[in-house]
Amino acid sequence: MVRKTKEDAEITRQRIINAAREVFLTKGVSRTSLEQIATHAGVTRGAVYWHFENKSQLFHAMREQVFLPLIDRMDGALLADIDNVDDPVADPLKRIENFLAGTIQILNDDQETRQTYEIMMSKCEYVDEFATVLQQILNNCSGMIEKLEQVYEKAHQKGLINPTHSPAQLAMDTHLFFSGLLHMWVKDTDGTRFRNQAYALISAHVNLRRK
Amino acid sequence: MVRKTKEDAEITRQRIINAAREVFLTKGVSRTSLEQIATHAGVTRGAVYWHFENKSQLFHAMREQVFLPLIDRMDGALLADIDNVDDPVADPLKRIENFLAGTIQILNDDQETRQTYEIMMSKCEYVDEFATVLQQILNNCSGMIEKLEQVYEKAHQKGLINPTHSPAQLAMDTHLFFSGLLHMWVKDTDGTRFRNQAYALISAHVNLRRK
DNA sequence: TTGCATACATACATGCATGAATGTATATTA
DNA sequence: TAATATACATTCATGCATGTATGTATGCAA
Repeated sequence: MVRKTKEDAEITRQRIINAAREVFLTKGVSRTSLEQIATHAGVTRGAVYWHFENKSQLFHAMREQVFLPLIDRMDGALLADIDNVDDPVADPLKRIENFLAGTIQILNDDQETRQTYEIMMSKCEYVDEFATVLQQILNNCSGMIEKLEQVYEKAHQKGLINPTHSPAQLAMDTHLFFSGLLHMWVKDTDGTRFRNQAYALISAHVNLRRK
Repeated sequence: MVRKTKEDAEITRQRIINAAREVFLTKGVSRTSLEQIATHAGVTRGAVYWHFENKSQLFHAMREQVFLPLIDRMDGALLADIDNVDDPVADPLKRIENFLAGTIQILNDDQETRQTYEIMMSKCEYVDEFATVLQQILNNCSGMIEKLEQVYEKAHQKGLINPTHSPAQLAMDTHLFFSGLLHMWVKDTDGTRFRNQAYALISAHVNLRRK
């Protein structure tokens, strides 16, 4: 087996990413050798080094494949058509609830997303070449908080929430709630503590804000 | 330098734990060699292997030193004297707020606790010998949720909160909020996003529950 | 004060993991 | 169809990290 077409090479690249994800998940990122990834992908280390500079570049590729779509989705789910009078989701609070529940739904349905989250939350050490990821995560959080704040502002204008609480505080509270939920959801691999009641928790959290 | 008294040996042991914590923090647990820890502690690997079986046992010792006192504190802060009529903290909601704020205070004041949290949250991979820690964390969470629920039950009895929300749901929501806050607080090393407003967030979160 | 246990330091053998260098066969392109 | 770039496989040199084994000097107990 030797030189392939561009399409074949792309398939190989994807197989390597998939293999990396699975080995990362079971052995942890730093205990995973490129040899193990290569073997699991049915290639040799030569192929891995052809497609990726080193393990950290491979990690970043794996991560972006899952996170870029998720970040894109956030904008649409939270802000799209929010100022439109024909807004299909007229209730801003319902919009937030749908966004949070939808994210959990994705984790439920998509194994790649679920595995990648688990790797990033408990099978990776954010030092040296991986330290930048922490900053990206923080920036992403800031973006989510801002968008939540805009939606809460809408809810405020519509008189749906108690005016004693500022949209900024509600946004932070929701973000922290969801951040905690994601961490616990991912850690709760047998699903008996958090995964089984995630939707109810989201609903309760949002409804706690209603007047 | 050779054989010491028992007291000297205990000091050495503690120095090794302290050295481990600092090297773990900067290099990550798996990239830290026992040689690096030993050097940083001013001893050789021989001393490390004398006091600890291997790196994971050293890690567990470091972790327990910080977490056992914190878990102990939780009982006192949340439940002690809660059924006492002369309860010094008559307001259950205030008790929860004090407990959460107190934990943040400890992170603020105690470098060892802060560093250990940071290691556990973003400089450690929970696989193989470290996987058991995840279960311990989950169990600890369950304990905290139960205790929060008892306090919310008290608040419910005293008519302080909206009866449409169950103590169990409020407890979960608070736990997820605080779990998220801890994660963000620890990651926000420059303190511009979460650390600077942690107390205000806690206060807002708790007061959101008041009737 | 003899003997054993303790608290380390030193030395050694082994086993990966990495990165680069090189080999090779085939697409692709001119 | 010849030349070159591509997509890998193979090989090699090097460098830790680990665990264990052994050395050693001293505290302590009988």
